[in-house]
Amino acid sequence: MTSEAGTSGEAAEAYPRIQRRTLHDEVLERLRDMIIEGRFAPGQRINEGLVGAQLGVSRTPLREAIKTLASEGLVEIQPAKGAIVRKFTAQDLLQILEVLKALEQLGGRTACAQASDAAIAAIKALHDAMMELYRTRNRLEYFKLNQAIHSAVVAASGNDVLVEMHATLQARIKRLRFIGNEGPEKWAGAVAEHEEMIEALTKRDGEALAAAIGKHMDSTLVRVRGVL
Amino acid sequence: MTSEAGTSGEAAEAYPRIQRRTLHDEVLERLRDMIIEGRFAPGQRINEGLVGAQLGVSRTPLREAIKTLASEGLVEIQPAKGAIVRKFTAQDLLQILEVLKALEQLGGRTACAQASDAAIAAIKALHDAMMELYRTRNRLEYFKLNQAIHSAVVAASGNDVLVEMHATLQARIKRLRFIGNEGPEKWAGAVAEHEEMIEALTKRDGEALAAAIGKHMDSTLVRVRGVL
DNA sequence: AGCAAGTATTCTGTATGCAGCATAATTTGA
DNA sequence: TCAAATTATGCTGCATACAGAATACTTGCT
Repeated sequence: MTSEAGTSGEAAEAYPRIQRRTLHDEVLERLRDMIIEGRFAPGQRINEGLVGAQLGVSRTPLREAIKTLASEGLVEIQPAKGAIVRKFTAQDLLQILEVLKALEQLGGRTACAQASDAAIAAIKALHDAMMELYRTRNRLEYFKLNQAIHSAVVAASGNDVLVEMHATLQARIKRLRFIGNEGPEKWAGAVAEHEEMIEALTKRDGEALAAAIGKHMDSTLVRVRGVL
Repeated sequence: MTSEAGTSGEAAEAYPRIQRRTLHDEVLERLRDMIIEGRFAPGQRINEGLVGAQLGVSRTPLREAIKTLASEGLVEIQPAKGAIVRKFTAQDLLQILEVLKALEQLGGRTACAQASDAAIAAIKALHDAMMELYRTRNRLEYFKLNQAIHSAVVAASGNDVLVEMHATLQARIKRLRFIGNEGPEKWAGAVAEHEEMIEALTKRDGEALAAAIGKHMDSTLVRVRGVL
């Protein structure tokens, strides 16, 4: 119908921004961030009354948000006992990274084939900025940009479903990954793998990118495994 | 009362599975089935009061279930307007099948490498039963078993996260797939592809299975595309 | 003192009530 | 007759209230 297909995935910006955010949405985002940031310890129970008062909302939207978090796999609901922040075992981590690897490889291959030059250049820019943060040892910002790059590669595929699945899984282990890159040699290793990924992407070599992503995810598993 | 302090840390596995189901869960399942079966037409609005009365539950658990369905991608929530059953465009379908392909390929590869002989034999049994249903042209039962086989292959990988993601995506297009196999030649094609998959699986040839799954999913796209 | 049983409290699960927004219907003006 | 504005209705979003279950605590008994 409309020919808005300049860069794939830009359709959302064309729409008049929906400003009506429901409380449920607001709470959901806040809670998710709090869990990822570790303000709720894994295994900890979420007291509806308490958290609701803390956020200044009633229990209703809070409960709805918790149900959504459960469906995302960040919390676990035990009937008549409440919700607890999900604890991840080493096996969970392995399984998540396995799927994440497959998703990112698909994203990478598709991005090499279909992404615009501008999109790839933007990712390269992110990478360069990240390398600068690595030189200055700004670990938190580095990590954020790192995540952003992974997401950007997947987003460059133009596959919204893929983006959604990837985001869901990434959220589950975001915290672990952050902790996992502690130690200079681990960090250096991760950086080297990223270099390889970006090189493959700029060459639009899908197979090479998939291979690099695979290596990176396998290494991530090794790096992160210790924190469990 | 219980002596759970024996093995510290492993307590989670020792718990007997609590089967108590909340109303929210019950409603969620019913609603999901209703949408997949097409009892709610795509684009149709879900009237909380009406559906609640229909199911015999109050609006509260119903609302929570709807939020979960939204997070699964089966419905869309428009603030202050309610929830509508999601409509899938041809592009959505393409994207979903793309991801589904990657997931099933991963599942297939892993299953070839790790599944027990018994698990593979069980899948083969499912396949044989399905072939019998094909001969007798029992389309509905054939379809159910077809879905079950796909799920079983993924499940045989032993990766729970993969199973979960796969189930979520499969639910979104289950209905389309059912309609898509109409017409004898399409059906025959799908059957042939399944034969190929099972053969690769019994040989534990991961690459062959992945290739067969890829072909099957690509064909599925072609078969289903017409119904949109 | 230690254990068990009963009680009390706290929290979840569900229902109901109220306010605001969106849409539909109706009326009035040109 | 048609269009625009205003009213009216119905539904969603949120909060509060109530019932049942689970846990913590207290008290009595061995």
